Amino acid sequence: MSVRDQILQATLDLCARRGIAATSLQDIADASNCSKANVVYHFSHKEDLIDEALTPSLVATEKLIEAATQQGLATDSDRVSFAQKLVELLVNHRLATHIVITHPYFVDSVPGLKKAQSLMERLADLVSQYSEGEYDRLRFGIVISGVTYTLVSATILELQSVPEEELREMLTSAVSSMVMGAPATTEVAP
Amino acid sequence: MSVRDQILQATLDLCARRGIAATSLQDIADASNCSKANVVYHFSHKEDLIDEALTPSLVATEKLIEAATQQGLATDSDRVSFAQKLVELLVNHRLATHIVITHPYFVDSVPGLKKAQSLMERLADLVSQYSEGEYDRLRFGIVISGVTYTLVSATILELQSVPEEELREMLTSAVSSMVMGAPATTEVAP
DNA sequence: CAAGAAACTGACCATTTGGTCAGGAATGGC
DNA sequence: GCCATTCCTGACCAAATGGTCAGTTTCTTG
Repeated sequence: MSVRDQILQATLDLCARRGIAATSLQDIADASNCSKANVVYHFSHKEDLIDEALTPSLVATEKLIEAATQQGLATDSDRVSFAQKLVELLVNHRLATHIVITHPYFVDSVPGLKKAQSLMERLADLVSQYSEGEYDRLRFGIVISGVTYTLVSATILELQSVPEEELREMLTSAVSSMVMGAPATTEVAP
Repeated sequence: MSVRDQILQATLDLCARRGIAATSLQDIADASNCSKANVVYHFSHKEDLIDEALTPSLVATEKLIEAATQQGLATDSDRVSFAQKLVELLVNHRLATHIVITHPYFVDSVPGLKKAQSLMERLADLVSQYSEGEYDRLRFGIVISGVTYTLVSATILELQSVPEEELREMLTSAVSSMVMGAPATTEVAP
């Protein structure tokens, strides 16, 4: 792995764990076995560095939206397929997604963060368009952020009690049942 | 409201929005209409300030755990009651909970953060004890962090499309169906 | 091999950070 | 009135931050 890629990886890892503000260029440099000046050489500003680190996740999210838009979410099999792709996205880009969701404070200085937020909105729109209004949109928001957090905390806290493949299956099942097959107007007796 | 309380409130608000590291004593002082030195006068260290700001939420969480431990979660009505109390806790202490969940990096310097994390674990234990192992524990984690994030982002982004009371009901319903009435959970251990 | 380009570094800089300190206003009990 | 305690402040400090720069090493290619 090139030094450049090491820097990008360290950025994702550290920023997801501690947040953007708590991660200094020096921290990133140390984790990449190079000097701070070299980090600045490759990415002239901290914001540029973070922006580039987030890019792959944004591209993948755009792809998912495009696919889901074309295919629709009308049938059960469409929905299951969507849930699988969504979990895959979250698994593959868990660190980036975590940054986007829980550390949005730098939205004004990091363009990628702004774009990521609008993509998440489009995703939510897509789902709620095929479901029953505000309640399902709410459920979607809960599940997306919840799944992401769960994935990342499992990674960060190294809770490997469940093997990755099984985790993926459990998440797919959870997302399917929570988001898609939601009993839309479940009444709860007080 | 006393200056002291204003400082505590500003701390919760700013730290939930931006994270602990991105919130400076100067920011807190500005939001509290006093000098930075005065913030340090009331709470001699930044960690002490955050610790004290988190305390009410920890007390409430302990109460919930105690009540749920005594009452159990065997019957449907127990569970609905638990879900309601849980949502109430998250609604009332949304900022503190959000800090605990998404900005855990300062766990070593802020004792309250450490305690909060162990409380969350006890909550998850409690729920999974009455349900079927890892899968339900996973669902619980997803829902807790997801609900918290949703609540806070609604507050922070000022998405007041849904009135607070209705939001509370929707959340209670969502938590009930997602955590308790999970499809995978067919049997209930007493 | 030579020469230019790319990768990399330590020394340095302005700004901001958490925190100290000496002292100035309020406040309340006598 | 007085005085002690509490509340509050501006000026200041060492450390860390993002970033610059001049110069060195390493790679590439004719």
